[in-house]
Amino acid sequence: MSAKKENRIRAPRGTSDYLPDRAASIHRLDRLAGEVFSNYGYQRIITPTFEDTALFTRSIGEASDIVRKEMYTFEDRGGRSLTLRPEATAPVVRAFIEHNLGSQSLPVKLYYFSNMFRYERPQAGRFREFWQLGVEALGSPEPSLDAEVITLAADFLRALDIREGLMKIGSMGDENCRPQYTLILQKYLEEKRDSFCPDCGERLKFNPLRVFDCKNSECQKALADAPKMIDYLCDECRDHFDGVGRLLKEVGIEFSIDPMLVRGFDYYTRTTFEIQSSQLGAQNALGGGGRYDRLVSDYGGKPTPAVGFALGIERLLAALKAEENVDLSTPRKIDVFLIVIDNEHRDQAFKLAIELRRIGLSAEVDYMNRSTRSQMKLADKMGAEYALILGPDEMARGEVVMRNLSTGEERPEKLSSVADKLGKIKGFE
RNA sequence: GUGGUUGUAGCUCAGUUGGUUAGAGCGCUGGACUGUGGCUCCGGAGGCCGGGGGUUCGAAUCCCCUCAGCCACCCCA
Repeated sequence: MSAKKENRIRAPRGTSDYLPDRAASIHRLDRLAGEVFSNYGYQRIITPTFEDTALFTRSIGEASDIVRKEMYTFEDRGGRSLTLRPEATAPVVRAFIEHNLGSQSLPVKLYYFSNMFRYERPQAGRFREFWQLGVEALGSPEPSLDAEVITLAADFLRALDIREGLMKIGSMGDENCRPQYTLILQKYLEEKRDSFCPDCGERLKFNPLRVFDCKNSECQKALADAPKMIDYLCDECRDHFDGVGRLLKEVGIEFSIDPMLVRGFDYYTRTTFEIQSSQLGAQNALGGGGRYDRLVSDYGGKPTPAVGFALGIERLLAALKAEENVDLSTPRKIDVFLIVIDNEHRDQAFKLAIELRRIGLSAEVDYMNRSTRSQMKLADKMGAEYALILGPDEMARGEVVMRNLSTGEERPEKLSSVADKLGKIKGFE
């Protein structure tokens, strides 16, 4: 019967089955997000699971690891190169342009809750298929929009009762100040090259900002005196950055300015932020995001400044579990369990169960020909509030026994009206 | 892609220096209680010891390969 283990097909590496408990937790996160986000005026958007490969190669950056080696890219039967989405900002921007959403009143505020795919070596908090919850607000360059998005992220964590999240904020500058700064940084790094690890030697050639991300303690030491983007912002970027910080203070968001904060995607401009948790392990970012004022126009849309973020669902769940503040699990509870004593009443039990379900009650029956005793045990295990016992004597009189399983009280009820009666007790009609 | 570490029942894990029919707890299931749950007690099912190859009279145990989990690098949510 059971297939030999060697032939058994398993879930692909880095993916997992989310069994009922975990699936329910994810569903609850999804619903809670819907509530919090809609208070902030964000509407849900669902984009395709796969996109034209070029969409990602252009936005994320040709040099990034995601594009170079982590994309699930395939050719379909029509010869198109497609890629399972590794992130959602590019698809949302694509949809924004494709459907001309910029013609609506701005900003357009969208959120998503969807699965992403990256071909990476699995690790704590890192999987090949994973879920992200995120928002994109398109159409305004105002610092208040940055502050809103950051506050939304913080408020959502607060709603979850995640307390260990540290909000870090930085700025990448814009096309006026970043290129100059990059040269200055590069020069500094070249001069101190000997103080850095070989990896950083590579980084400083094509992506010098990445050096700030290095975990090598020698590198970190050498970086202490390095020039920081924050100190080289042009006046406009400086004002913008200060504005974001000021607004966050106004609404009581705790944050720290991190001059070393670097984010992975090429498209970021000005504000970047990341929420880190001490509960997580090496992959410690619960989420992150930033402003991307150039992305829409880079794709051929009307110049549209925008800002967004994404949270990692599996990481939120891991943090919740580690903090033990909130229990997302929902123990199974049903309203009624129908107990059949004589097999000839099975059909009536089936009909009654359907009737109860149709008026809004959760009802269960035994499908395994269990003894009365075992059915009672099952009813108890399922957390049933009532048991309806279809005994032959009562059935002969057109009655069933209704037993309250928490008090043990029981009394006969008319078979024809017991569903209505239970419906009323439970507040249905 | 690189490195470390671990694979024994659905789950968590024991398994002595290689030695007969591979164990426990939980879970599942049946019964003690012939029509009534939670507690307790007794029974049962469920494993080619991740897979393949090798050493040996004999391998869950030793060796090699491979796959997978976990952790870290890299990178990122």
